[in-house]
Amino acid sequence: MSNITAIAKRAKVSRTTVSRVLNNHPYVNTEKREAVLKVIEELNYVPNLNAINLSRGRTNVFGVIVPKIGHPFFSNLIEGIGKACNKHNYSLLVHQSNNDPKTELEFFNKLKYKMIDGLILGSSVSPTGVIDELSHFGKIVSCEYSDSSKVAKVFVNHESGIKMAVDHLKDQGHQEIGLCIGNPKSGVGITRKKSFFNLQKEYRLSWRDDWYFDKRYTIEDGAEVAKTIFGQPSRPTAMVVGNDHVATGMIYEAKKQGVKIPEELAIIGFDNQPISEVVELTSINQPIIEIGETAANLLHSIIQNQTVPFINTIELELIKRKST
Amino acid sequence: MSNITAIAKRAKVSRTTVSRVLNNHPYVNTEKREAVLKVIEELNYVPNLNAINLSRGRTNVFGVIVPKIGHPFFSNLIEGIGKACNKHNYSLLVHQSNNDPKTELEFFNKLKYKMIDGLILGSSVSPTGVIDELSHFGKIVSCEYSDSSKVAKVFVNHESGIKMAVDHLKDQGHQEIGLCIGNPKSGVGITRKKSFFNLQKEYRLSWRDDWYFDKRYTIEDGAEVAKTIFGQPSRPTAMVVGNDHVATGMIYEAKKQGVKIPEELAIIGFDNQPISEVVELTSINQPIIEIGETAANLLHSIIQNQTVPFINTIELELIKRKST
DNA sequence: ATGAAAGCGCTAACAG
DNA sequence: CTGTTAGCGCTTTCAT
Repeated sequence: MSNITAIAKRAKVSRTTVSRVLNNHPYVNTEKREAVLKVIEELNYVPNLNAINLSRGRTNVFGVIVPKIGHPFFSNLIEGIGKACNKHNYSLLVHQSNNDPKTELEFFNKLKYKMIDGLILGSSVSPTGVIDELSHFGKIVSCEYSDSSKVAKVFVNHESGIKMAVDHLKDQGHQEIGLCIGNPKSGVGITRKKSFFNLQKEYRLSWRDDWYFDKRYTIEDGAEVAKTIFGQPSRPTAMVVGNDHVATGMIYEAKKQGVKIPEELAIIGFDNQPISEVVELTSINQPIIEIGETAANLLHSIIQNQTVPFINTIELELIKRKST
Repeated sequence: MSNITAIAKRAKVSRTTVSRVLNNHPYVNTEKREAVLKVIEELNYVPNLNAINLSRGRTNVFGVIVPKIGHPFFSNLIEGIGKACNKHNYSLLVHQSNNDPKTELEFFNKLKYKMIDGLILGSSVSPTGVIDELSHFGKIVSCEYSDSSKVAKVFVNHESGIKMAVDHLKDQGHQEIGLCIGNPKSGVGITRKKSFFNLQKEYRLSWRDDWYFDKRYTIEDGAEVAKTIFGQPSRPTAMVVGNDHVATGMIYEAKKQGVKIPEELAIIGFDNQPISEVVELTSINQPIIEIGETAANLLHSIIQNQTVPFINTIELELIKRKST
């Protein structure tokens, strides 16, 4: 395990010079540079990043925290972040929290303890106070809405997503539109719910309380929702569904029962997952990879002290298929 | 930015003692311990992991390299790895290579340069020689077959997967079975192809060259394959398809053309992706998360110098649905 | 139980 | 262009 000192001795130069060669500094005599390079070769020298990091006071590593890596949203987000990290020569430390605050705090320490230069919140369950305090230790970018004024943000405009969906259905003549979402207490859930009901009032759409469903996440959940709807005396003519899998389940149940889509029930999903293509589901696409890339680029810029927009929204797009 | 020296001074003890308190060593007088803890509190002390890593000569970080994080296989693999890392108090550095050898080498340096204590190869395109040489710098676990004898391995038995599929179809009375795979030159592709044709001979099944397809990856590819098959004068009664998406495309094309599944064509896919549930596709499930967990646990054990099996295979399972 | 001292391996301000 | 010197912050013998 040769180090810079051994190189210096053998090449008969100072450690500084070796360091300069290593870091491609200018102002090094060609002869010395070559002598150093030769010794480096001979001794199979490899640098020690921990020493470099300690000395420089930074690591060129970003961290990202998500509830679950295997979730399509988050894996695509991380893919985007990773792409941007590669571009900027940063490494990426990934942590999954399972939405457990304790596990989150542990990871936050990586920022405090200087193991990462910046942090991206894929999704966090920690209170604003915790995030605010953490921001003293390094730059933070959030990929979801956050009350903290200390973190930069990149997220999709969920309000506009709902509007896009409702407008599309309204344009097709629907007046009786139901809503089905996932976790009603998450940031996204709250926003979607609020936006939906605001629009519903604004457009003076019909409404019945049994047109609303939440905590639905899976294909099976969707099938069950559809069953419930079809069993009701008065059903909506269209449904806005916060998740393509749930929407898919609904389509399948409809087919099973011979209910025609979209004639008897129009369905619009969210996220434009691969599955939506298969079942020809109209869906609101979030360019997730782009969000990740933007987040990492933003973090990088902030760390370089560049002036950049602190809050960034990414626009959604409607992918029209046969379910509407 | 207070450090251990400041703590020591203020608490009127040596830096050693502070270090002992920090690391929960025994043999520290209770009074001194409390004095130190008090000062730590007062000064808002936070440890510096780079210094610790440098001093200890390790980082408690594992690295994993994959071609693309967003790919369902790899995101689930990483989820499993992350789960095990959390358990062992390791962090996880994730790198995506896009199957580019140069990018891979860059990441491999993280092991050489002591930034990570061990490396998991989700998938690698580097030649055996490179991996062998890299193994001098740290422990490596591969999640795919590898010629290198220096790396521990955890992977699914693709041979048994094909056997499972063919046996299932044979049990259902099929004698005319076609094959459709992805990249025929990848490790998985080679193995699947070989296993299939071995079995086909062993079981004396019928065969026609136009029952074979490769380089098919998407739903559209599947639809096209189905079209080709249905246009043939003599078609197989069953197809083994290396990918659920492709199989799904086939099912859709069949439905479109009114070809009955499984009566006129039985189809069996691989990976048991969410989509297979929707289209009721029989599929061979790989417990991917488990592979990831096993890989990380293995790496951890190896680093602890525990004696563990060097090559581990994970068993597949057949998920029977209506397409067979 | 405690502390002095010697690292870990590299960077960077400064002087020349 | 080059070297001296002083860190970066923590761990770990070793002696007491």
